[in-house]
Amino acid sequence: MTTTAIKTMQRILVVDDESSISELIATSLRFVGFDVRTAANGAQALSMAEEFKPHAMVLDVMLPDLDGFEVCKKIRNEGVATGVLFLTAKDGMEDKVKGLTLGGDDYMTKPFSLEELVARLRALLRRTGVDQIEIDDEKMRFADLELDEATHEVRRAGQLLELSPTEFALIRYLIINADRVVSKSQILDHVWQYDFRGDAGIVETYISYLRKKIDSFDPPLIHTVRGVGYRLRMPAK
Amino acid sequence: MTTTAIKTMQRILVVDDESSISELIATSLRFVGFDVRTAANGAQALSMAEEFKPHAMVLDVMLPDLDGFEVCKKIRNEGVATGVLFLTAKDGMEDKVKGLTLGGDDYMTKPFSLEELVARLRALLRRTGVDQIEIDDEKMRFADLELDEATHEVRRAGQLLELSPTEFALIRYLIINADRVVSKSQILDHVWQYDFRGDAGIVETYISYLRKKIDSFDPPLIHTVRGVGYRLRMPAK
DNA sequence: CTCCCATCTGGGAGATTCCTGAGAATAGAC
DNA sequence: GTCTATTCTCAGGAATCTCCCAGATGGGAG
Repeated sequence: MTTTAIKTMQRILVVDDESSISELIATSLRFVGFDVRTAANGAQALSMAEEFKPHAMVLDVMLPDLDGFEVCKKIRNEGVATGVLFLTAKDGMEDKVKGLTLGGDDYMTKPFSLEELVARLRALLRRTGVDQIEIDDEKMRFADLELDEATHEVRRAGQLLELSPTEFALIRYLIINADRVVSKSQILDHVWQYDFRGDAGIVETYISYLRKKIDSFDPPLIHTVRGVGYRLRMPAK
Repeated sequence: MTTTAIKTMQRILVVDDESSISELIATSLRFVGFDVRTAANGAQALSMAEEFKPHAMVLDVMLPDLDGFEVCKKIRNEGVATGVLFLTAKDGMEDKVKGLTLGGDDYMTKPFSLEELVARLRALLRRTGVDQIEIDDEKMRFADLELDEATHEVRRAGQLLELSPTEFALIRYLIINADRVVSKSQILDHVWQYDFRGDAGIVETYISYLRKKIDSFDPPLIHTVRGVGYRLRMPAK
């Protein structure tokens, strides 16, 4: 509802006809500091883009009127320089998107995890050079644990570790929240795909996997806070 | 019943169709200094929100007319910027609430303890930036006793203590009411889940646990006021 | 001082939470 | 298609926590 955005804030336009999805995305992005607008179809997206001039868009390829590619093309033709993160259902469409996202653009298949979306969007803004503020050039660190967003590599004490995608997303989330306790449901909400219907017990399993891979080293970093959640912390405290 | 709120007071709208629950919550919140209104269904909530413009809402997801999400969406569409703490029964509904913690909103499953509710609500107000007065972010202190809400750490004289969830909630309640005498029933009402049917003697047991852990240090801080309750206080008095 | 009663605390049963291995289901690579 | 990596469910067992009980302790009234 704020029409006057702080000028360092980056503007994101979210376009999806399912309002539950666009609201979910919008809320998440607002929370991590973006200035967000939403549109429910191609026509709305076009008029909105003209006045809003977004730095990036999250764009469903399936829209009731135009398709996402059309929207993207028209907006760029009108001179709005914007990166695009396409959203696509998990059907044949994928290949088509692949071909069309040659530039700095990117795409994700639904359903996705919200953490992943934020990470991709940040990477996209960085690539398209619209990103003015970012400091952390794709690397995170906690103690002797290193995580590289660009290469998806994780090292502990310099040693390269092989992590599966979910394991990577989980340790990333823990590092982002280093030192704070995060509950299993928080983890589930952020790391897993938004339509995951299973039990929070899955988190325990993945914590166990992570411990086997990254915490077989000297000082364990992943700590259980019984009845509350998990916490990444240095022991020598 | 106060229609003229002090303007620094934060306004909370509590929505639940069980009046026993909403009254319980309302009373507690008023006691800790919020300006509270209640509503018993979605329609009431909507009209109330419009004129009351709450800073935050405590919202049951199961309402007789609309569901909590609908209510939330409509209220936000009307331009009321408000954080939401959802209440949900301990059944399947939990999944539907997913994704909310990203947006700054939060949820709790019934039954909960009132202390927990207040703590969550404060954290929520802090996150959503509506909080104007709050003290130093997530730390409480009394004498050489420190309690960190974010890391769930408790220290006495700098030394880390291992507390169980209930012990943590109890010492938090004592610190909040530092220097004041609180009765065993007050403690029971605030720290234990509201459906606890047991005896107040359990409080004695937990006070004993706490003493063993945090009061084995020099000046004991937890004092018994015989016939009345307990009190956290400095001895040099 | 003695008795009464509130409080303290150790013990222990039962419940809860967490960890982990095993294996089914699924996705992805070739 | 097969093969492999990954995701997810489930269940047993271990660790921890909650709660109750009952005997010990100690304060205050008389």
